[in-house]
Amino acid sequence: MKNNFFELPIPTREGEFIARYSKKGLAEMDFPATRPTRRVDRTSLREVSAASADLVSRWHRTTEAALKNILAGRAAKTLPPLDTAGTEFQQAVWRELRKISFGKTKSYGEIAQAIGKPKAVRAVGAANGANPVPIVVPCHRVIGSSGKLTGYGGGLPLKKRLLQMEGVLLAVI
DNA sequence: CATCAAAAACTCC
DNA sequence: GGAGTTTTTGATG
Repeated sequence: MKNNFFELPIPTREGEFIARYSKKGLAEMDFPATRPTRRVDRTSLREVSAASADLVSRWHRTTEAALKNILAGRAAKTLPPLDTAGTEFQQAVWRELRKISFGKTKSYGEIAQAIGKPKAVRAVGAANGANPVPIVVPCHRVIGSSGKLTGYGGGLPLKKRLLQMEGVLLAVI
């Protein structure tokens, strides 16, 4: 660990997730073997001092617990502090995502409306895809306007499973 | 300028 | 009506 994020693996039933922490909190998380197109240079890449090591491991415990809870089909009790880097618009979208309570879904349109830009649905979709912390920030609970699944960075099958585990009944696909 | 994990309007059967 | 296609729309790289 030098001048990059702390990078810690989280083994789960779905595979090994990779969590990355900045000195301010959880910054990114990757699916087991998905797109390597993640960029870390958008966040402040300051060196995480060794002093914060146990802080990070504390976050990591929280993250791991949260992730496993969700994968087990249960609500995450607590989340680690997040340090998701993004534009104002993206932050707004992600903040909105986290308001979606467990087991519920929202459409892209609803989110666009919630952040005061009812017509920015398309952009909301893009912001979802740009979400650096999938699952913890429940981008999988966002679906099309008529209950249909749309896309998912981690693959549609996973999205479907996640939702079913949360007890969401999906429209026939 | 082209793209994107949308949505509504607009075709044509 | 319903299925497919086109058009609009906003942020992003």
